[in-house]
Amino acid sequence: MEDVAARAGVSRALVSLVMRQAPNVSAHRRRLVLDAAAELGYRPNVLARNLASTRTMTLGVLLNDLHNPFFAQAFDGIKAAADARGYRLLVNTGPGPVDEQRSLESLLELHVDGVIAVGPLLPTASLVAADRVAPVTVVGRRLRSRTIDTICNDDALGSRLAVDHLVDLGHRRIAHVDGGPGAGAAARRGGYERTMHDHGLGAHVQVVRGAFTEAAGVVGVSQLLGSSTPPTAIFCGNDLSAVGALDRLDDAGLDVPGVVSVVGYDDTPLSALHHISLTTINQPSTEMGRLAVDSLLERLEDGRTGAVHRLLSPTLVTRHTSAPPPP
Amino acid sequence: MEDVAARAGVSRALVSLVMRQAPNVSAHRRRLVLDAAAELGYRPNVLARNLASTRTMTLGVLLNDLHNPFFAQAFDGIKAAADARGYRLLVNTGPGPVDEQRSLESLLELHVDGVIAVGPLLPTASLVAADRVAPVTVVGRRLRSRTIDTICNDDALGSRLAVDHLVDLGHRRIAHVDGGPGAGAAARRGGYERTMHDHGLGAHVQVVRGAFTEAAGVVGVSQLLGSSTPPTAIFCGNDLSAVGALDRLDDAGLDVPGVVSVVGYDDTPLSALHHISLTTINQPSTEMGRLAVDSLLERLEDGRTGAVHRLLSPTLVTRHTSAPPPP
DNA sequence: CTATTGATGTAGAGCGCTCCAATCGTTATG
DNA sequence: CATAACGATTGGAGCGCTCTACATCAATAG
Repeated sequence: MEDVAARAGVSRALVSLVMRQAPNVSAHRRRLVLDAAAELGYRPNVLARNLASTRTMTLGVLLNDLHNPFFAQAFDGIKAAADARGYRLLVNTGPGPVDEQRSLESLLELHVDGVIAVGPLLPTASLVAADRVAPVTVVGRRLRSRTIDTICNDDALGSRLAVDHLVDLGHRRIAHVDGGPGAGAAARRGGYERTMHDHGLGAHVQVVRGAFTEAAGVVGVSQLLGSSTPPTAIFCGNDLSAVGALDRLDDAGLDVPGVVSVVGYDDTPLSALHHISLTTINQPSTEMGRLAVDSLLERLEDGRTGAVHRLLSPTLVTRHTSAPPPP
Repeated sequence: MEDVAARAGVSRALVSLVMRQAPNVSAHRRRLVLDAAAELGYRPNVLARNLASTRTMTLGVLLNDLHNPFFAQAFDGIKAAADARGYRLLVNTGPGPVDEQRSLESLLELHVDGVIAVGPLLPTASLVAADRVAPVTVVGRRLRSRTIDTICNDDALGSRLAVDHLVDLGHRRIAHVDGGPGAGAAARRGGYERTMHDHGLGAHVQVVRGAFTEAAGVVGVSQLLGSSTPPTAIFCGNDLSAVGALDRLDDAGLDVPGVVSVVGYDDTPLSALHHISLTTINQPSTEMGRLAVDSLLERLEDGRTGAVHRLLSPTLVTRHTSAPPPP
C-alpha cells in the first residue's frame, strides 16, 4: 500500500479510499492510484482490512448436511442473492451439534457480518448467543426469538397436506417416521399427529423415531414392519428418509404404492427421479435461501432491529408412491 | 489481551504464548493466564492472529458442485482428516469457472494455509498461480504439475472396466455421454474410446457431449435416441448424468436393462438406491478426501516440495441397469 | 565463587489496513 | 473582498495479535 501510494504520488489514506471505492475522490487521482496498483499487482489484504474495519462484506453459511440435496438447493438461493448484493460467502458445516457449534464460532471469529444457519441442530441458546455477535438468520427451523430472523415453511401445514392426501386416498393406518432431532422435525410430527386426530384417526397414530437420513428411513420401516398391524401408508420426515423407506419396503417385497404408500418431504430433485417418483411436500428451498440473505441484509444495511419470521406455504406434489390402500 | 495480562500479573507476550499453547511456559503461570482468560471471557481474535502470523491452521476447500453427492463424500473425508489434524476448514464453491476463481481468491485472501480443490473447473494456470500463494492439492482431476499434488482415481481404467463389462454382456453399440468440461471427463472419454478400439468396436464409438449433471444425461440420451442406430448400452460420465439418462429412457418407454443398459461413474449413494440400482464405477471418494489432507499437510508440516500424484484404482459395481442386449 | 547454560519471561516493533480529525484549496455568499 | 462552506486529501493513531531480541534467574559446571 505504501508503495502504491508512493508510485501514485499520494498518501496511503487516499489509496485506502480508492481501494474501497469511497466517493469523494477525484477521478484524476483515482486513475493514478488504480494504475499504480495495477502495475504493482497490489491487492488489499482482506485480513488487515477486516481487522481494522467493522464490516467485512462476508456472510457465513452454516449447512447442516451436505448429503441432503435440500441444503444444496437452499445454498443456491443464498449464493445467488449474496452475489447480487456484493457479499462473499464462507461455508461451514457440522455434522452434529458439536461440530456445528465449532463451525459457527469459526465463522464468527472471522468476523462475518452475519450468519445464515440452514437447518441447524444447534441449541437455541447458541444461536441467540451468536446473534449477539453478528445477526443470525435461521432457515428451516422455527424459533421464537425477538432478535433472530427465521425463514421457514409451515411444517405443520405440510404434514397436514400429506396426511390429508393419504386419508383422501382411503388410508387409515398412516405411520410417521420422524426426523428426530432434525430442524423442523418436531413441527412435522406435531402436524401429523394433529391431522390424524382431526380425521378421527387418533388411535392409528404411530410415530417411529428417525432422522433426516436415508439410513433412518430404512431402520424406521423395519420397525414398522415388525408391528402387529403394519401401516398401509408411511409419511416420512423428509425425502432422504422416504427414499430409505422405499428401499426397505422393496427389500421386504412390499409393492409401493400397491401395498404401502410413501410420502416424503422437501421435494428435492431426488424425489422427481422417474424411478423414485416420490409423492412429497414441496418447500421453496432456493427461494428460502434468497429470502434469508434479504432478511439478513435488512438488519445489516437498513438497520432493522426486531425479528422477522417468514412462513412460506408448502404444497403437495403427487407422484407415484401414493395410491389407495389394498382392499 | 492487555486485560488478561494485567489480571494474571504477566506480560502480554506471555498471554500470547499461553493462548497458542507454546511450550516453555511454567505450569504455574499458565494456570494464572488461563484462569484470568476464563474469568474475562477472553478469546483470541483470529483475524489479528492470522494477520500477525504466517500460519492460520485453516485449510480452504473448493467444491465444484454441491448438488453432486460425490463432493459431499469427498468432503466427509476432508473434514474427518482435517479435524484429526487440528485444522479448521473453510468451504467455497462455484458454480462455474468464474465463480470458482473468485471463491479460490477469496480463500487465499483469508490466508488459508493450503487449498484442496475438488473437481475444479478452473484453468490449470489458475491452480498453479494459487499454488504459489499456498499449497494446492487437487482431487479428481489429473494435472501434470511439478508442484501441485493430485489425488485421483484412474478414470481411463474406470472407463475400461465399464466398457469391458458391457462388451462381456454382448453389447457392441455402446455410446458415451461424456462429462463435458467436468474434472476427469476427458480421461473417461479417452478410456472409453480406447477400450472400444481395443475390442475392435471403433466403428461403434459414439460420444455425446454432456456434463456431470442430471440434465445433461437427459439431453444426451435424447440425442442418442434420435440417431439412426441407437446404442444398446450407454456409459455415462457420472452417476448424475446416468440417472438423467434413466429418466429419459423411461420417458421413451425403453426398458432398462431389457432394451438399453446404462452404466454410471462414481458409485454415489444415489446409485445404490434400490429403485435406481445403477451399475457404476466406484471411486473411493471419502478416502480421496482424506488423502488430500494428508498430502497437503506433508507439504505444510513436513516440508515436502515435489508434487505427489496418487492414482487410486476404481472398481466395477454391478447392479441392475446392465444386462445382455436384446437379441 | 564466578562463568555458563537453559528455561522463562518481557519489551516493543511490526502485520496491512481503516478511520477520525485536521488541513488545504476552491467556489459560492453576503 | 473577506469569509463561510464544502469537497478532496493527509497524518497518525489504532485494530489485536505474533515474534525477535533481549533480560532474568536458578541450577550446574569449572
